[in-house]
Amino acid sequence: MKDQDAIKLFIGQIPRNLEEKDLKPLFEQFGKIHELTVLKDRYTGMHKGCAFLTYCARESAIKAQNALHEQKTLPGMTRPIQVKPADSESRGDRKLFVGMLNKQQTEEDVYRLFEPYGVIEECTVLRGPDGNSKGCAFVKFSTHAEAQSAISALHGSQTMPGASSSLVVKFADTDKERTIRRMQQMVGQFGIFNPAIALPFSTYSTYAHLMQQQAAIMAASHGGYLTPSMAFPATQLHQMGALSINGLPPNSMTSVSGDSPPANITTPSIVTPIVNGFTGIPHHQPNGHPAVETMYSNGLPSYSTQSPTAADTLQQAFTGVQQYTAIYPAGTLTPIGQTLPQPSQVIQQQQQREGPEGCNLFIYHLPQEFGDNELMQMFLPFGRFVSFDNPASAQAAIQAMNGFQIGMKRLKVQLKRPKDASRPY
DNA sequence: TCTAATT
Repeated sequence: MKDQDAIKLFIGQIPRNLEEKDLKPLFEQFGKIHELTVLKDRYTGMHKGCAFLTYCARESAIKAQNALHEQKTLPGMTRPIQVKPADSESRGDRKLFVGMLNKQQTEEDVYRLFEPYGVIEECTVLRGPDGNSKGCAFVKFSTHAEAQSAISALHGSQTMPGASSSLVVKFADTDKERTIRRMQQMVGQFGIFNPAIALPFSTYSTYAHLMQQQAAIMAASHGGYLTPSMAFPATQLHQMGALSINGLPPNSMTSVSGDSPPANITTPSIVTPIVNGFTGIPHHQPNGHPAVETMYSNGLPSYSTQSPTAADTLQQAFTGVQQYTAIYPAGTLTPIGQTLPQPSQVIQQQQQREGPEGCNLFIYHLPQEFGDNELMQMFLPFGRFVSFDNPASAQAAIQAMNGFQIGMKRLKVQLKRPKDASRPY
């Protein structure tokens, strides 16, 4: 049916409205397709904007890559289509991250720098939306050994004019590391979070949980800062993890989203323990109990290996929050209804649109797709919608939500100006 | 200073 040495291709930059049947004609011109699969989110079924493609003939894959990779931009996309061997086809780590470049250095400059150490398959300077270099690049060699030799020769070897320290050459982050990086960014936005979000909930209720926890934290801390001493000990994390996984199979993801979280998960925690568990950094409790990382890997013998681990689910949850905030259009969030307040509360909120002075917020830079429901989801934990019944709640909401990043934007949350205040324009 | 996505 297919060649023994067939190449599985990764297809990127596909508009999210195109399914297999829509993509088939584009790829069929290079040969008979063995398999074409659009990647979907495990839980939400959401199109991930990429696909895997295997031709029956190895030659077809090569032809398709040569003809299409970066050669054509599909409607609605801002970057050209990607057609290249999937990660699963590649042998080992051979992609380098290059940091501390001069912002004037181009792909060609970087290529020349690395050329002596092997065959370069890919060389990209990272650029911001404005096209300016971020002072770093990715360089992919054909083998791990070549990449390693470039590290040995170039890392720290020189300081580029204008760079603040010597050249950095190292293997690029793995996917796991990238996920952790993103998680840490989110932690920066939330300040704090609770491992209970590792529950295999839908992304919507995960989001709501994050918000509820934030509210609990605000209440618990009276607006002050939490210290690391408030984090859970690893043993307690272990209990929580076990409870989460055993109590809530992945396919029940929306069944509990309308409930209040169990009391013990509203206790604040910081992210560090779970991140360590994630990366497999060993921790051992003096009492000999298994530490955090164990619960993800082998602490739960009854948990099927085909089901996601807590670590996977956590990763999923973060991805989901980002996807949710980035692209979900208003009106498509069916499960969100389960976490919305009861109708009577909504009416109450509608009746009391504005609170006393000092209790009303004005929110700038809200994404287009954020309707009242989404807005309410975000601010409900802090009080009655955007108007609060006390200034402390309003301040708490500002503290927590000002600067919160949604997609490309950051919210600006301020006290609404009193009606009679003088306007600058 | 770690891309945009990798079953």
